[in-house]
Amino acid sequence: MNRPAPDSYHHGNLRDALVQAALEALERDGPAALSLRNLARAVGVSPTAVYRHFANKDDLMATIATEGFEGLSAEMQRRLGSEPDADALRRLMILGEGYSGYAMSHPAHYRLMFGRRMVDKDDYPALARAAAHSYGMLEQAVAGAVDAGQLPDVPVALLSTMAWSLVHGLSTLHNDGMLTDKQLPRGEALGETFTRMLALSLRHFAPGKE
Amino acid sequence: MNRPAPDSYHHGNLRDALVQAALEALERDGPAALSLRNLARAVGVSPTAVYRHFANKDDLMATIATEGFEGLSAEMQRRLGSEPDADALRRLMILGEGYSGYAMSHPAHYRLMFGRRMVDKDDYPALARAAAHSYGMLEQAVAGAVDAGQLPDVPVALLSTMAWSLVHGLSTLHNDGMLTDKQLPRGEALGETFTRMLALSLRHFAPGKE
DNA sequence: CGCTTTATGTTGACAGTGTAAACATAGGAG
DNA sequence: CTCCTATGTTTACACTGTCAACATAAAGCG
Repeated sequence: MNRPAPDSYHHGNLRDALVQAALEALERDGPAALSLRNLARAVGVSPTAVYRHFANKDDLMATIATEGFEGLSAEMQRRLGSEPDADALRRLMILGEGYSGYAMSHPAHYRLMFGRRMVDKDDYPALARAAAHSYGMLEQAVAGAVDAGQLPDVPVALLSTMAWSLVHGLSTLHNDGMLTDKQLPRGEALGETFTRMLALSLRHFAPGKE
Repeated sequence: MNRPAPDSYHHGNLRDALVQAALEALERDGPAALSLRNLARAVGVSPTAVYRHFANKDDLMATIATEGFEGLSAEMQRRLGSEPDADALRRLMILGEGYSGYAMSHPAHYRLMFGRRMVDKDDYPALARAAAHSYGMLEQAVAGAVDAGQLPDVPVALLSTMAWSLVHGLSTLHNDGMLTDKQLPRGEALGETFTRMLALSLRHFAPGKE
């Protein structure tokens, strides 16, 4: 499969070609280049051919977003694999670094993953699954650290949400140019710094009655 | 000033009317209703009249975004004023609650404030100022808590960024529907919970060499 | 007062967008 | 070989942001 199919009436695998063209256009020319007509032109097909493979533009964008979450999960998994002897807390830090590293390396894609059109994810179960999987990796690492006694015994969902909010907020603020140099101590290694802050602070966290 | 000017050729104060119409349309019909033509129609003026008061659509959006940051700062200030005897750490928590409370009460507006078009804020100094002011309130509260010995003596810019990332990430994740009920323990009071977590954890934070 | 300049709105147009309806083509099933 | 069905195309529509040229009213100035 995946033949180029040079000039035939039927493209062969338009769907994949469109997705890949979209990803390339996103990296190269930014989100403004993500118009159906532009993508169709890039693939060499008429504008409305897209509708044979996607219900509408949102559907295509959801596919792109899904691929983004899968890439995010893959990047985190990759980093975990490169340090197999890490203990539970270290694994959480690795995930935080991987998360923010991916998000900051693909700002346009990451923005799209949380775009306005994706809010109602009920329409795109694959997207919801991919997003849940990424979050699940964080949650699992948090749970592992709790089990290992490296994090306080607090509801895992709450701890995970805190961790997620931290890396997500940091990534988006960075991508939006809201952070000055003073707030970005070591450039690329910012994620590491922040994750360490999170881990260290969480380690001493105690759920006060008051 | 500010006369209605019912049917005269000149509107009177089109600029303010457009901004207010945009804010109402945003609350009522969501961001899709924010087209120049739609706003012009709502105000009862021809589409291109907008260009006598705004360079282009981004310019108008930047004004809306600026107003958003001003509202955000005002809300935080309001809550601070309602509890004048709060100590430094409590003040930080109040700000966190106010921030996330405002962001979650105005999801479309808050999204616009960090929208794609606003990334290059150099073109909109008023927007940059308003955003910096909101962040400044957080930073000042963090600095106060550090001075009072309620937070560890760590670079204020870093602590503030952590606090900002937390409330920003939490707000956007919530607004994007990424948080389930398990992660939203007390609905509206979520900001409080989270801010307490931040404060408690920060209180025990220690910057490790390691 | 009358005239002119300037600020403000309007008309008309253009390129670009997402999308629907009707039609065309080709590859596979019977 | 024939028909069906998946896949693309053509045409069209409503909508968008924006520009150039024109119209109007208000303000400034003699």
